[in-house]
Amino acid sequence: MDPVSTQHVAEFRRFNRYFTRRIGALDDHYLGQDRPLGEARLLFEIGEGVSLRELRTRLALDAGYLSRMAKTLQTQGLVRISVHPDDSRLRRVELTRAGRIELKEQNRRADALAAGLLDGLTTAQRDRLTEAMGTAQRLLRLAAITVAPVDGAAPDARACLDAYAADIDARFPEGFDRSDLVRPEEVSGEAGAFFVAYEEGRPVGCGALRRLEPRVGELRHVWVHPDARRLGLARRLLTALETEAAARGFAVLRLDTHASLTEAQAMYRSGGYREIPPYADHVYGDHWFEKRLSGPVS
Amino acid sequence: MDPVSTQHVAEFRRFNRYFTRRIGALDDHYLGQDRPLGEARLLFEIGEGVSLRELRTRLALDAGYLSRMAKTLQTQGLVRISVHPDDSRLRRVELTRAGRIELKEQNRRADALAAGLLDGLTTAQRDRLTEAMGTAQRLLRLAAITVAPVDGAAPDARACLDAYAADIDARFPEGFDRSDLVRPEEVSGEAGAFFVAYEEGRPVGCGALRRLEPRVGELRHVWVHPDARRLGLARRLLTALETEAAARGFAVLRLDTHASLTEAQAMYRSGGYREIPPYADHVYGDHWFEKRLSGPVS
DNA sequence: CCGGTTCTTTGACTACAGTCAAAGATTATG
DNA sequence: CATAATCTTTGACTGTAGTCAAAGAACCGG
Repeated sequence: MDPVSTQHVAEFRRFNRYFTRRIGALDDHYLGQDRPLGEARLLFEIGEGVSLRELRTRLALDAGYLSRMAKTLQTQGLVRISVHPDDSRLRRVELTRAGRIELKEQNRRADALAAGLLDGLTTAQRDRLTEAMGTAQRLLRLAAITVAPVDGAAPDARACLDAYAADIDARFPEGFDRSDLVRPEEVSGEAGAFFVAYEEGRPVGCGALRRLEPRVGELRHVWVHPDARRLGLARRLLTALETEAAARGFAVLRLDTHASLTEAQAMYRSGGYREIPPYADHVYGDHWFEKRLSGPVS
Repeated sequence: MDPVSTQHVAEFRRFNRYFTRRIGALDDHYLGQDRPLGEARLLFEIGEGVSLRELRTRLALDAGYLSRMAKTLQTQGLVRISVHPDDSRLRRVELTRAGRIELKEQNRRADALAAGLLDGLTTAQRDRLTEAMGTAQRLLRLAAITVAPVDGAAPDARACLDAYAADIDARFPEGFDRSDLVRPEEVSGEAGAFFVAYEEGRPVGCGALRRLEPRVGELRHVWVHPDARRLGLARRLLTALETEAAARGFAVLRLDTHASLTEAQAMYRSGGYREIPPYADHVYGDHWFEKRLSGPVS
């Protein structure tokens, strides 16, 4: 990766300062005007019932601290705390009717605040602002995502493949049979590799590389979680897989894809892959691609 | 102004949440790792010597709170506090050598943090992010600026005209004579109007409207502070002036401008003004424009 | 069913952020 | 030149955020 230029850093920090101090601070102040900010945030995060444990990990809070805040909300009649049905060690916390009303009021105020800020702009300017914010957020999310090799049998790898299979199954008219998935040993150790993309600790994408013939590798199951699409993550996964393939001495990479996945095909084409005749008879592929690698990078 | 659509509000809040929690929080945590966040911020704001009073108003801090923080920084040897030369009630605070070193280190760390965040992106993506952030910041600043009518003799109005005169004087080869400025009574009450644009309480632009003939008004001294340019503020001022003119029953607006101000001319043209022969012999104008208003808005 | 682990609660803290009011020093103003 | 206004300092607070450790209850694996 290229070193980050000082211009980019300066611009980033300028925006960061401006936004955090001016808008973010305002927001926090607004949110926390009736009750402590921590409690207000908690109210936000309790959707329709979560365990304290999940809140604790999601918000990275101290167990004692969280316990007390939850109790405060309970005595205020905003949440109901009960023993979790599946595991009596856990506590399940959910909004009461009063809590839902309170949350709605909080949202209304936050909306009004946002609307007040946007009020001075014309519709065209609001459109531009929305687009710029969307672009910035997508790129910031992408920047925060890491791609790491994991063992093909690792839980994260299996979780991704499960999600992939379910996704494809729902999308293809003919459905998807899990027997077509790579087996762990095909993508572990000498045989191949498996990459998982993580956003804030959660797997949001994957890609597999396996040996097809000597010096010929195959890419499989390049997949991105629906929440993480349109960020440019697939391309990042592709780059990681190609770098790995080059390091392993593969001269050629092949892959197959399905006619219905038009974005995927466009990505492969723009990534230097060209369509070739079928090289194998996977059940679900109907387009085949190949790319010649330029050799391992020293 | 149009009502703000729920899409715009939702998108704004989504970005706000993401950015404040993810990036802003990180930044604060980083900045405040050695000393309290308040003190770290203070160190940032003390450039080359300011008065406590200025810090107090700029950061909106309690006087006692600020006094104590400053003293803490002083005992740590980071700042020097002395009686202000002009006014012995005031305290002048400035960085010591150690303070400057500390600040530099703080900046280095913040830069490293930003660079770390941008590291996962390609140069093209960083460019796009920078541009999106710049656009968003400009629009947010514009949204936060208010335009208000003030008396032509008000201090803010005079301050703007002074800045305008100095600006023009530096830009025109022939200089600028202050006698060409409108007199307060020409733009007050029945005679005319004067608008000032405020960003966070500070005047950053102005524009004057005065009566030239019955039903014919003239726009003068439409000016934007250099720090607030390229935000679209001039257009906002123009709109405010035109609305005011229409309300006062003017059917035609005229103005003159200088050949060297090409952006200004482009703005007037795109705003519906067309070039006309000289209607008066102001010393400094050499292009004349006119716009026919559509009448007062009910 | 025993030992280790997980989850929550409680007690006991610490530090930071921020407010309010009184008082002293200095400057501006009628 | 007396009085009001301004600025800073100090004392005395409050509330929020957050940490750490101990202990009890429930679960899990062998």
